[in-house]
Amino acid sequence: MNNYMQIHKYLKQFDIKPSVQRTAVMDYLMTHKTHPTIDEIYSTLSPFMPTLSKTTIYNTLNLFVEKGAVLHLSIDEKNARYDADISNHAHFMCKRCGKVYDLFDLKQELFNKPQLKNFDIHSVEISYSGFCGTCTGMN
Amino acid sequence: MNNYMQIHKYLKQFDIKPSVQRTAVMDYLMTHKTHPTIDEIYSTLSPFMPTLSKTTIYNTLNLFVEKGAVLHLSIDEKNARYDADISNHAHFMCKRCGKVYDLFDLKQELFNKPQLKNFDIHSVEISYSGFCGTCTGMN
DNA sequence: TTATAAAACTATAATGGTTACAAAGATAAA
DNA sequence: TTTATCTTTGTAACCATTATAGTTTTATAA
Ligand SMILES: [Mn+2]
Ligand SMILES: [Mn+2]
Ligand SMILES: [Zn+2]
Ligand SMILES: [Zn+2]
Repeated sequence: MNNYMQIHKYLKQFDIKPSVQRTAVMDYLMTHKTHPTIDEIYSTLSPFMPTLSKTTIYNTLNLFVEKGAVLHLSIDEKNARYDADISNHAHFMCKRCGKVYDLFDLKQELFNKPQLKNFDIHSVEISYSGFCGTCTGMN
Repeated sequence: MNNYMQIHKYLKQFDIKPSVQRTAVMDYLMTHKTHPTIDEIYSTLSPFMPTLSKTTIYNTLNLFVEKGAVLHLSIDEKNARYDADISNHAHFMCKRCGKVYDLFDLKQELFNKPQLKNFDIHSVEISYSGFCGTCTGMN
C-alpha cells in the first residue's frame, strides 16, 4: 500500500498517469533488478491480472522509456530489456546463461570527450558480452 | 585485381574461403566505411551480380562475424550494421539522419576494470545516440 | 448523477528483419 | 569422371514489435 503510493509518486514525477497496469509494471521493474524482457514481465504479471494484454506491456514500457522513467537496453539482440535504474552504468550479458549484470557507473569523462564536441548526445550504452563467472566456474 | 588478391589474403587470415560473393561483400565493407546494413550491401551489389541472393549476404556476414573478420554493431535497433574496422572503437548513431559515426578508440582501461574480474569478456560495444552536427546545424 | 469526451487497455492483424530449409550450383578430392 | 563437400539461392517459417480498431476505464462538465 505504501509501496503503491511511492510508485505513484515516482510515475507522476515523469508525467506518467499511474494506472493499475503501469503501477504493476513499474513495481515489477523495481523489485526485479534483472533487466527483464517483455515476456518475463508479462508471464509473471499475467496470472495476477488475468485480463492483462501483452500489448499493454509494450505500450507501457515504450511510454516509460519515452518519459525517461526506465532505460531500454539493446544488449540482448533477441529481446529488448528494461532497467528501472536510470543511472548511467555499464552492463554485461552472458552468452551462455543469458543473464544481464550491472558492472560499473560511467565516468563523466565519457561525456566530455573532445570527439563528441559536435554531437548532441541523448544516451550512451556500454555493453560487454562473453561468459559470466557462474558459467565458467571462475567463482 | 591487386585488390582482390589483398582481400583473398585477408579472408584467408580468418580461415574464410574467398568465394566471389564473399570477396565482393568484404570489398564493399572495406571501401564503404559507413557501417552499412544488409539491405544497403545487397542493393548496391545486386545490380552487378544479378544472381546474388540476400540470404547469401546474411550467411556471409554471419560467417565474417563468427570468424572475427568484421564487427557486428547493435547500435541500430532496426537493422544490424557491419564494420570491417575490427579495432575496439565507440560509435554514435544520429536518430534523425541515421548515420553511424566512428568516435574514438576504447582505452585498455575499459578491459582492466576490477568489476570485470570474474567475467570472460568476448566483446565490448560503446554506443552513443542523439543528433549529429549536420542535423543540428552545429557545424 | 448523468452525459460526453479523452485516455488507456485489449485482441488481433500486419510488419519486417532474420533464420531454417531444401534444392541447385560450384569446388575439390579421388 | 565420379564423388563428396562446400556454397549459393529461393522460399517458407519464425518471432519480436507495431498498427489498428473496438472496448473499457477515467476525467470533465452539464
Ligand atoms: Mn542495469
Ligand atoms: Mn566503426
Ligand atoms: Zn552465465
Ligand atoms: Zn544526423
